[in-house]
Amino acid sequence: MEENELLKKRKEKIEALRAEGIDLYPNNVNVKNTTEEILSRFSDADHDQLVQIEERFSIAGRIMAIRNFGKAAFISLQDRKGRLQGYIHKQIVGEEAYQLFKKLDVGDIVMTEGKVFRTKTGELTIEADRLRLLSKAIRPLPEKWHGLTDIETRYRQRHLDLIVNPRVKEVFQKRSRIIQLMRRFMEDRDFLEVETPMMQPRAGGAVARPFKTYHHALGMDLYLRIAPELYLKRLVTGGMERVYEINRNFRNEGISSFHNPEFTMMEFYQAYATYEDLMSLTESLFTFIAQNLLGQLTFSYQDRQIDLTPPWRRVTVKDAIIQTCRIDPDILENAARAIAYARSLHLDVNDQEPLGKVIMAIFEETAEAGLVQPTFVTHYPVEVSPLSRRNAVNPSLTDRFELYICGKEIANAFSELNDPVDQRDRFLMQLKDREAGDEEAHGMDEDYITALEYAMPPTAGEGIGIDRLVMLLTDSASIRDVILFPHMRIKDEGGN
RNA sequence: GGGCCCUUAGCUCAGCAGGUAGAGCAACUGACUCUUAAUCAGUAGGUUGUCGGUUCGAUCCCGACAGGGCUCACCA
Repeated sequence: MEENELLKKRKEKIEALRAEGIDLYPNNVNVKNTTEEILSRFSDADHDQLVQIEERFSIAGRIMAIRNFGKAAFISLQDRKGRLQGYIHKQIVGEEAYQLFKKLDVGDIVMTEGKVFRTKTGELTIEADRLRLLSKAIRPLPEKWHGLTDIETRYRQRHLDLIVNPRVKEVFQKRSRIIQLMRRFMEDRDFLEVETPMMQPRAGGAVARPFKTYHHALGMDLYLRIAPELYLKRLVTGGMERVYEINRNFRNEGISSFHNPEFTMMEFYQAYATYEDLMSLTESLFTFIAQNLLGQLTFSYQDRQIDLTPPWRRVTVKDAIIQTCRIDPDILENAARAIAYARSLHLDVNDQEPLGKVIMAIFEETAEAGLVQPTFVTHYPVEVSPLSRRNAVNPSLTDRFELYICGKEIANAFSELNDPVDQRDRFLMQLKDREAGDEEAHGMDEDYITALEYAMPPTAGEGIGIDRLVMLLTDSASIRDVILFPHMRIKDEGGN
């Protein structure tokens, strides 16, 4: 990176401090308090009450602002909990510390110790009788008023974004809380958290293009997983009747405001349950999270009011289309008529397209965007559900649902196909799709079928897109706002 | 990958029928003992994303490239 005047001056300043024998990066720090502790403890105390308090406090954090008056100054100190004002007075902190203070910059990390008081304007303030430099900043922070708004810099230098934009930290605190609540919910229902391979010899369990890598010692190709599904179901077969995994999936697809190449899913399996049981479980899980996170079941997402109060609407794929398009239901029962209708919507479908795929294309084009309030869409066609159990009444459909909120798919669940013979047929169907040019069709997985041949209990499983759920609950417009380090192209010329 | 748009000082932004750039904050010097976007006086800071073209002359017009945003496609 080029040396601009700003950096040059700052480095000179730092060398001067070093020359004075000041340790710019000490590590023996004993911080007793946080800004939040002090602020909440004395929120109601007035000036006279604070004068009585002899106790000294210590906080450490980053200097976010300095307001200097010659012999005294105010600093704004930011720690992980928030900000507290510090008062640095020459006579109180001492000559030596005050000389050091005059050489500090916004962005430096310091520790202050002292009593608390209230200023004339009523702000709770720590009156430093000690001040230590803990870490010296060489680069200046972005501007204090407008902050850092350049989206590219915010994602590429997330540390800066976090320092300057408090809302960003709140989003990631909420994300952590949501995942914590999920774990508690699953634990309460006796689910066991497990970890299954991220690198797999076959990328199965979903329909997507995988990332490929190579293992030198084994001399074999490996794929980053697109889903943990087949491994988790092996565990259910093994007697782990309730398992869940919260981890990353990798899909080599386009990037958008709702898609990141690596994204986080909670996937779970419950033996002796059906997809209908999972609908109730999902309602309970989401209301549990919302209640604990927001204190209520309603929230607004990008100016739309969402209400999570159960029961949520349940509608079949076909009914969702029929209600949206007001068409003759028979159109969706006949491949030729369905294809003709799809083409009238300007959808690109070929003459050999199976009915189920045509129906899904129509659904996605017409009904999906209108599913704003939480909705379970059920009865997906068997052609697009290679791992789902067939519906007992109509075997061309599956016992499957996807959860939609704000027109986006948030979860996907089904009663699992545990008949190894049918599973083999489904894989063979997928292989035909692959031969027909569908690169994302599911591959044959003999090991998985062998596992099923040992008998997997009747089971239902579900995957929940955690990034998208966090987006909803934090009102974030882009998935990049809920992923700390979203994927970006590398920039050739170093630095910013 | 396609379409549209964006890239000017550390940050946030101006600018110009084409005549090589301004402000605020940050920085630097000085003043100041209750400020909170502190204030006041002064100083300095730019290969206008990169490369090429047109032109006497390009930050501005044209092209390519790079990075980013929105969007469509693929997908969750």
